[in-house]
Amino acid sequence: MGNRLNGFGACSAEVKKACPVEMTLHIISGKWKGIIIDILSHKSARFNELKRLIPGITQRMLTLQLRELEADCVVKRKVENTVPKKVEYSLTELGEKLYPIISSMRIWGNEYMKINKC
Amino acid sequence: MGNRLNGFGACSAEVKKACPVEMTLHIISGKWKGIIIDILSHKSARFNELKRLIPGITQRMLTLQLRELEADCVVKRKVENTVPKKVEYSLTELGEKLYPIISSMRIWGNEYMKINKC
DNA sequence: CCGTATCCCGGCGGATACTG
DNA sequence: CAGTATCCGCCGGGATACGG
Repeated sequence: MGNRLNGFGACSAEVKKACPVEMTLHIISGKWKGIIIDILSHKSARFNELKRLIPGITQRMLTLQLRELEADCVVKRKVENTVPKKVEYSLTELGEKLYPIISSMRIWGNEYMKINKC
Repeated sequence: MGNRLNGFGACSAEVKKACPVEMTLHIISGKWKGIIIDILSHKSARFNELKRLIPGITQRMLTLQLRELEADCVVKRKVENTVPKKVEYSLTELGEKLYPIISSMRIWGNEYMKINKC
């Protein structure tokens, strides 16, 4: 999971990403991050719940992507120490503010797919 | 540059990107695409002009990213066959509609950088 | 001026097996 | 249930040199 102490708070984004656009892109462009944020923007969810809702993702990748989103202050993780334990994932306040972006990307993507030819 | 005839028009995005969000993310998340779109949304520009405006990019990468954006119907390329030749890059109509997204990503990125700690 | 052609490397992400 | 641990292949992207 790389170095969590890199001069940019506890977050994974490197210092050299000085451009806010690049920064945002970097944070949301993991392979499964879009759909994870999308799901969590509707409701918080547990690990296996996310796994069920995201067809094709492996446990490993789900963990990795969630850890990165967590390090980037987009997702928060709440552990309930029961047996078996429950882990609840949800968006942070900052993460929720990503929704308009995801939303406009959906709109653009739909239009793109409709046109489909240049 | 890969297969341009992949069942999705002449565009580079694969068929399996059925999700419009993933699609959009895929189209704009090349390393230099954000800044290229950003620049071209203000004014069209020639190849070397872009190269000057984007510190650190190589000719090879500039070409590659422009070609992909072109294949994805975001950028258009106009060749003037003078000697030496001039090539003018600009956004397509579809490409211009990306601007609000880039713009909101900049806003979010700025806020992210301001907070910086979770 | 506007590109290709090569070569090469790191790291993202897949498959699979194991654990508190 | 919610994760780690390994191993490994692919490809995005850098450096450099050459071409119309």
